[in-house]
Amino acid sequence: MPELPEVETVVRGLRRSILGRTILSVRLGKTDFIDDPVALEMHLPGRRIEAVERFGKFMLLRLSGAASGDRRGENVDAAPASLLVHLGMTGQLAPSPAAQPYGKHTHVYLTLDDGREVRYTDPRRFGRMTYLTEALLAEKLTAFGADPLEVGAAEFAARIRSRHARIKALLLDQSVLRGVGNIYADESLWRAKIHPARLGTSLKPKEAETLRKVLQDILKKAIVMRGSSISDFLDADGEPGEYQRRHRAYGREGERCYRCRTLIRRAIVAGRSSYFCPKCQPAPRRRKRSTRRAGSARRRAPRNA
DNA sequence: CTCGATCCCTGGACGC
DNA sequence: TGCGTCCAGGGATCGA
Repeated sequence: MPELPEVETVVRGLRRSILGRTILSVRLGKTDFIDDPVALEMHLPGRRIEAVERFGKFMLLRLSGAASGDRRGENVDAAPASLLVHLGMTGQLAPSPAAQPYGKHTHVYLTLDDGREVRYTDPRRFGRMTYLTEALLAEKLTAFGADPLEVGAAEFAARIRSRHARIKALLLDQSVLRGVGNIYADESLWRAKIHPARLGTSLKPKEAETLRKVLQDILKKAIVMRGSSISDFLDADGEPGEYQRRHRAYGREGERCYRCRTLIRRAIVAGRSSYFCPKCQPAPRRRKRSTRRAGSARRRAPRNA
């Protein structure tokens, strides 16, 4: 499942292999994961891939303005634009020789000027593909939070400690931090010894800072190891990552904690499977709502008016 | 604001 | 061998 390190790995591979190439033509299979399939067919041909970037879990192919040879007069395509790609759970984006047989779940083919095809393959089609002009792209990107690799101590603390949601939910929330998914959320919470159900507001400044540091360290190491391949993640060269060997919590239910030998547990937190050590990551006191009865409820000053 | 539920989708694991 | 069932999971969306 591609999270920040996996997407970064793919982006680096694509940068090496398709940067500077021009897209000659587009062919589509199933299109239910593409926001506007016609826009891809209409606007991609003739454009050069000027840059490949990562934004959170998104990949961004920055495209040149349309080819200048267009003599139809009204060149609405002149401005640069981007192809925004999210790999979802099972998406793969990689160049391959045009002669290579098609996979069953390959749904986008971009023919390049060197004869290869960039292919998008995604069995579950949880991915997303969108063609966007600069203005629309900029607008779309404002919805996302800080880059976990870049975020400083003050901003991280502010984003986390002000929130009443569970820390696990906050780490997964792309408008808080962009790029963290289930694996790296659990791994960083394990390393920081923080229970996933703790509330953001309950984290001590020191805990928040520890979390930020271990998160960054884990993400960096995972990138070096080309990400985690759990089921079917492959990078742009078709290679699996190696970081799954370093997982300390994720996927380890019933196995022993590397620190204290306690059995790792799994629980649903924020709607997601969450793996943690019940000893190293002590559970917060249960949030109570109904326990507090009569006496205390009555003397708050009226809130409004 | 935060929560849970629901939907999207298919492959893989598991039970019989 | 071949069913059926359940689950995984990011994100959008909706109602509580």
